Amino acid sequence: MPELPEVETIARALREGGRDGPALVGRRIQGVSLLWRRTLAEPSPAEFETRICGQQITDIGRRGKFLVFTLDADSLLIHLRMSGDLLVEAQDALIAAHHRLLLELEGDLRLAFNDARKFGRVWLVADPQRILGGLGPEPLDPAFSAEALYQRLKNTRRQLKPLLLDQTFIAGLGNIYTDEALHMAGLHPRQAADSLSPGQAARLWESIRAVLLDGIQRQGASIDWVYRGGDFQNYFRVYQRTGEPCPVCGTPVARIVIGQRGTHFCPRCQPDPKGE
DNA sequence: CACGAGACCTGTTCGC
DNA sequence: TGCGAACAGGTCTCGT
Repeated sequence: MPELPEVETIARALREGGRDGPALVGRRIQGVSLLWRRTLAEPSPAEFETRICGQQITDIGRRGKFLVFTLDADSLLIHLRMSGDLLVEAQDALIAAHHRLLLELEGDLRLAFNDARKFGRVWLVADPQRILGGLGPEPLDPAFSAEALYQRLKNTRRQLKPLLLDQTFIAGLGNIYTDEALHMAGLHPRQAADSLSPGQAARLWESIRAVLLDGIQRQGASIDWVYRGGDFQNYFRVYQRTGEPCPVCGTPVARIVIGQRGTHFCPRCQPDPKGE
């Protein structure tokens, strides 16, 4: 479900309050309820409970698509994968379908991890870098320049679409924002990374940032029954718009499959450099 | 090294 | 109406 803009929106809401609840920073974790074993990646359920109880939430942030809860002694990392969501509830609220992990907090609050497809994962670790260390650069980090992207693109011949989805290449992009960024940049999803000119790389860099900032500003995209959030889905250029006119040239949006992921693009604005 | 397929899961939508 | 297939915002592992 969530990509960088959705995770950022959730992190901000939990850190600063607003949306569906008050700020969680400063609150102590009082209790734990693990409803689906595999949701907890590490440590063991027993150690998780004894170790997290009593720790205070010092900060809440994001790295790539991971939510990062900084606690007194440890870091709680949460990856929502396809269908995960976080909800702040009263401690006596009914336990909704698909709740997988509950954290009881000071102030009669409960942080619920809801995840229909059970792909989401939670880690409690002393050193978050052990889990996050392999991630690529943050696309919105000022240190990530167009030149830096160009240099990374030159290192590989991989197709742009799967490359941008690779979290070790760049962190935070998923299927929606990758398709949107490639369309904005006028690049075919199968184009080889090392074939981009410096100008094309700069345009891709700008497009990635523009699409992500737009998504954050609209508080993410809400599709189907998952994630009740922003309204970026109303502004998709190509994603899930197969057959509808390209907003730039009117050509029907095409859908192909690359790396088992549905891929949407405009055949005219994003011509295949190799023909066909 | 780069790519495709299969797993992991549940729910919704679409075609017949 | 019913039923199976296809599809879904992610990532890991294995085989070629």
